[in-house]
Amino acid sequence: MSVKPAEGTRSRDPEARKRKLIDAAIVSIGEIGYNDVTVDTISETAGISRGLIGHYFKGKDQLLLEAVKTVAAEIGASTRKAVSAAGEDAVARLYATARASFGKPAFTEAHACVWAALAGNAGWSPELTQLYHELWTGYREALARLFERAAQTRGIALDARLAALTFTHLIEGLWVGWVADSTEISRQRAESACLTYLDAIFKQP
Amino acid sequence: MSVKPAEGTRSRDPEARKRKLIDAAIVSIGEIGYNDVTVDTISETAGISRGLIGHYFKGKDQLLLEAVKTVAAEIGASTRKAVSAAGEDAVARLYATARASFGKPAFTEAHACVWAALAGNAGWSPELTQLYHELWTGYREALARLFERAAQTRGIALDARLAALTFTHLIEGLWVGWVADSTEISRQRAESACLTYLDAIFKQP
Amino acid sequence: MSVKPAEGTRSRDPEARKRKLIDAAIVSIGEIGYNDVTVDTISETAGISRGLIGHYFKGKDQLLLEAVKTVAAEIGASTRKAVSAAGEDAVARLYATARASFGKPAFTEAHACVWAALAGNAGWSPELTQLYHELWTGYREALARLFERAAQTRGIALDARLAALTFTHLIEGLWVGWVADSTEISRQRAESACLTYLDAIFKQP
Amino acid sequence: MSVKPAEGTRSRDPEARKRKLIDAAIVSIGEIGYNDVTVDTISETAGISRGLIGHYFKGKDQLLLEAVKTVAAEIGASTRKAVSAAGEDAVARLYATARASFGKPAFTEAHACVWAALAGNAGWSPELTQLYHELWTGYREALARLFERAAQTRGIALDARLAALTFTHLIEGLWVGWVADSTEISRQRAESACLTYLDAIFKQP
DNA sequence: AATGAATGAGTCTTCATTCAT
DNA sequence: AATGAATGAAGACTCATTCAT
Repeated sequence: MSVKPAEGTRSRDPEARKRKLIDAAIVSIGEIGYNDVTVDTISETAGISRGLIGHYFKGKDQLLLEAVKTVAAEIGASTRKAVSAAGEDAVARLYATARASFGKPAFTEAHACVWAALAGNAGWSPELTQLYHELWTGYREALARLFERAAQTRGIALDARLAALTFTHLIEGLWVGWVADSTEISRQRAESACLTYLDAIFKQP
Repeated sequence: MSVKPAEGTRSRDPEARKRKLIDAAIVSIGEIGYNDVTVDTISETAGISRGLIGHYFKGKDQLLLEAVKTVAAEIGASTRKAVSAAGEDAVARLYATARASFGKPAFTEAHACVWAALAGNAGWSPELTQLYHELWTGYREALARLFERAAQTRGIALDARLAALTFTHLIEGLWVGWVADSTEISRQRAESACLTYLDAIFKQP
Repeated sequence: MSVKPAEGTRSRDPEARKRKLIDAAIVSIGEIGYNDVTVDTISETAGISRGLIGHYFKGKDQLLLEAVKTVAAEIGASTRKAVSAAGEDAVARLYATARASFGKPAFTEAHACVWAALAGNAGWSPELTQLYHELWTGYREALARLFERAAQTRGIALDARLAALTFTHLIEGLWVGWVADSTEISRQRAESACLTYLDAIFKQP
Repeated sequence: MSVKPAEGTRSRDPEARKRKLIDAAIVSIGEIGYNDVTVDTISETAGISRGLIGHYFKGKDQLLLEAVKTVAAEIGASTRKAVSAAGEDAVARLYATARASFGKPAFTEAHACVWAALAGNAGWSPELTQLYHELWTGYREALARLFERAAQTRGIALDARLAALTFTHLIEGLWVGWVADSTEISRQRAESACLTYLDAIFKQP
């Protein structure tokens, strides 16, 4: 009772506490699904009492939204990092994006699950719709610029915006498919699918 | 009270009544989402009393499953029809598939919504997982054969199974994206995205 | 299990069921107070399951409102009846009103409790405020007309509307006082207080 | 941080802090009602942290009780003051009582609200019942003595205790009515009602 | 066969109180 | 002494299912 490091610590760090709840929400979404998550599940997973959720968030819905936002931010950050590491060549950057979209360890199963949950529920929730829209829109525009540059570099005729749309939803379809049925799609296969799409465009003789 | 010939609802045909409930379920899923559908919503939409659902189905879950199966069957049927009409050429068939996947009137918004609901929930429901698996697996194999034949015809080197996987999940990603945020993706754009994917593979100079 | 008359009857009469819930609400308000009543209390008192309250009423609040309305209607009815029986003389009718306001069996303790609950909560609930206003307004106007006629009959100068206001709130004050502290105020004393008020006005030598 | 002379809130005077909490409770009762007051409401209104309520009072209930007592004491004090100023004549003192019962500035709306809250809840709370009883009893006895003397002075036959009971509950009924529906009863009308009651008794020709 | 009344389990939220700092 | 984070009990509501008619 004296040397106990955590447990009962009544962490004085509100941000750490919030983060713990968000992490628990992410894990819970991955394990039992966005729609079956309960505040009890989350609080038990977090090792935090039920009532504290109301302390830090407006309610269960807001917590879940924060969880999704957090996941999206992490996906974005890890992808950007990988893209930066690929250098300046636009095609190289696109390949790096494809690899990062399914690459360990930055991109976890939990990430895919939460995204699938977002995609699968956005159609019926204004908040999720907006979030989904904002997230993809920014990403898509960045990709469109990459495709544009890549096409110019390689001297290929290309509708860059359409290519970006195709690319993003191919990624999304693979994420969703992976979450829905992991026997058919693996991290490896998904990456291959994405890469062959780029191959089809850029590896023309 | 006894000679009433046809009150419309008082259908004596159990199958017609089941179908009415299934249709109501499909509509309800499209309108308020798979997870927010209630038996009351469905029975009101169908104009059938709440309690009757228990007579025809084991419960709400089974009704929803039937609804998803029905939608999948309709999608499959309309797609097959379009493909048959495209003649024998494998490439033509693939293009027909792409067009049918987003083509009116066979492919309705309700269809996309239900599929998005299936994809977005399959990860956390054994029944949906299995259904999802069966549906895609058969479809994917047929597409793989088409890609195989198409590659041979055109003299292209191609991992047919990977192409089929890519193709199906591009379609799925576009469906899901369309349902999640219809401001960005339209029927037209989705179709274009799909077609340009095929273009990238087959329209090489 | 076969001759049981009620209990498990699953009464097919919705109105009777609603009334049973309203009665239970009235009793519960009397016993544990308007603000401490729970849906469990009411449903247990009524011998009806918790969930049925949502079936018949929009929620707990509406049920309580209905209970208050019912009590008000009963008070009004029994008072009107007593007044009618007093004949045509306005003064006699006023005395009858005073007596009816505290007279058994029409006017029960539960009635007083519910009214006290209404009066004590109306200030902070729009719904109760409006109900309270409507109830007293009609009653006060009728009394004002009586005071008017009585003053004319007896040749007394009187602000009839002020007298009606005084009279109604004297009654209310006595009800509230009786509910709040029954050791000091009895049905008998309350009636006497009301009657001496009328005496002071009309029994002038 | 140490020499800060008077930050306003950082009052080192426990009594001042208790008083601040009590005042906040009074205000809160007036604004949102006795039963809807929360410790958060009070502490925010007082500008004092939530947890401190437990330091100064046994709990929320005791704080509310103190608030009611404080209000009662203030009402008593201001009334006694007004009565004293009315001289020795018993009738004059009664009229002064009536006026003081609705007179600015001593008698505020918050006072009426708290009293209405007391009256409307006393029936279901032993603590409030007792407080209510003690408060009215002493007051009623003083009034009874006044009525007694007034009757003797004016040579009127009068049940002084009954008159006092009538008087007190007329006042209470007007308070409660004012709080419950201020559109019908104003300070002015309430006072008039009280005064005409005294008129009816004492202004006999 | 068909209805909708009835049930009760499950969930979110509110809130008074406690307690580590 | 003072704070506000943390807890958990309690209550209202929703809803799938059951069942008497």
